[in-house]
Amino acid sequence: MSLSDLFGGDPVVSGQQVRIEPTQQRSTARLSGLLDAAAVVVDEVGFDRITTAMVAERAGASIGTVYRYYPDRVAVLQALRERAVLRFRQRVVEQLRSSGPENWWDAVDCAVTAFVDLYRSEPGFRIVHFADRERTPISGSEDLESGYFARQLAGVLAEEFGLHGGPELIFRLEVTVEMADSILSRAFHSDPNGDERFIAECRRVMRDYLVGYYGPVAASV
Amino acid sequence: MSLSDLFGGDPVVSGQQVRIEPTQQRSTARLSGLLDAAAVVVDEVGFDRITTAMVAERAGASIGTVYRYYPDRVAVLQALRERAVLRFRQRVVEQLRSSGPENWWDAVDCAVTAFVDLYRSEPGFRIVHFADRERTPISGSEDLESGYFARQLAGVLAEEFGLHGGPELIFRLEVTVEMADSILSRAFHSDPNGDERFIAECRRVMRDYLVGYYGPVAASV
DNA sequence: TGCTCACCGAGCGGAACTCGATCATAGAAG
DNA sequence: CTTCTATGATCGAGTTCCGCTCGGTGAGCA
Repeated sequence: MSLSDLFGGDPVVSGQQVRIEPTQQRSTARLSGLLDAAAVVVDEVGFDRITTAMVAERAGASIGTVYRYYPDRVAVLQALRERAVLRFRQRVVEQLRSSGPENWWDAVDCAVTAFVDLYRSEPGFRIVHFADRERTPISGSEDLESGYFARQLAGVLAEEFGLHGGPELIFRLEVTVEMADSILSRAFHSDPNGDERFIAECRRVMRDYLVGYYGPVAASV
Repeated sequence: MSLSDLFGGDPVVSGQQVRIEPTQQRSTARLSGLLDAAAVVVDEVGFDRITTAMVAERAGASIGTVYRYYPDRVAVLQALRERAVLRFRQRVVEQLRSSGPENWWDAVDCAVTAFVDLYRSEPGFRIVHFADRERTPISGSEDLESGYFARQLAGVLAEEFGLHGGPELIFRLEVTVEMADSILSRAFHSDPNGDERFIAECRRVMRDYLVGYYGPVAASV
């Protein structure tokens, strides 16, 4: 099981999201263009105020085009979120590859770095929190929930760094993900560049929490 | 500075929220009735699907009455959230009074208990997370942010249990609040009664985090 | 030269929100 | 204790705006 298998993956999610899978080239550009526009608009006016007309206009498309690809307004937001989550996972893989972690903490740290980087650079990235809390009965695919990422990460930590896997590890990673998500969000709440104090504290909290269960970082290589 | 001064307080928040402060008796009943209705409807259909017409009908009021008090749809949700936060603070005070904490951890634990209890019993309480993440430019009052509660709690812990106060304590409590909020929300994500495993882990995380800075619980009495 | 995919945007239905008419209440006046 | 009345409170039809549809038009592929 390689890293790319774990995190990269294909956009499995699109199954329920997009009405019509684009066949021609220009349409795929439209599709991403719509999401780009949505990302910018979300940053400007927020979740509640965003309208499909705004997205269409910003993307240089007509309102009908939006609905050709997405069944409704929230589907656009969900697709944007899916793309953000996907990019996050891809970024984690890049980060792992480029930094070459020597122990499990380095690997976890890569995820934090990826998250912070994307929060800073990717428009609309804060959407990753949207609909987290919302009750989503038919949420289509399940690889958007924090549990999915926790499971994937558990696989890496167990196989690559010898952490004892199983449901315990998954559970603790899910707790870790929730903590990190909230503290990092807080870091960006008022500071668009991310309050370093919260970011640093987030790393510390995660590390201490996991060390409590899996021992010092050095010993687990 | 008494506990009730710290947490009880008056609904300072209403200043920007309500269009017209009710003067007659029946109107205050209407106001809370509207929020009661909104709470139930939120639990039933979620944030996105809730309509002002639903709230009005459930409250036995006309649509015009809703807009007499609230400028728009989201204002109703915000007001509901304000009330939930207020009730949480009041519940914390009750909890502190009835349980008589002997050390700082007992006091913190009271807050967790209050939160969990309300999540279980109070309709629409999960709204406390709504608009947390949302950019709220003119969010009216600031005693809804986690920082406010952290400051209040810091006051109690410093004065009552001798913890060293100041910005450090406030910062750590804010981190603690964010962590607890996210983990507890996760506990109620799929289990309406709250997954005890996450709740217990939340307590452990908070305790370990604070103990790391302020020493063992017993020693700090 | 068709044939299908992609796109457009006027139009429809419904939800958010307004506003003048109507009812209820508090408190003054007798 | 009863009017009386000013004003708060309520109502709900109507207006505006937004989510979404659908038939018609243009662009790419064979």
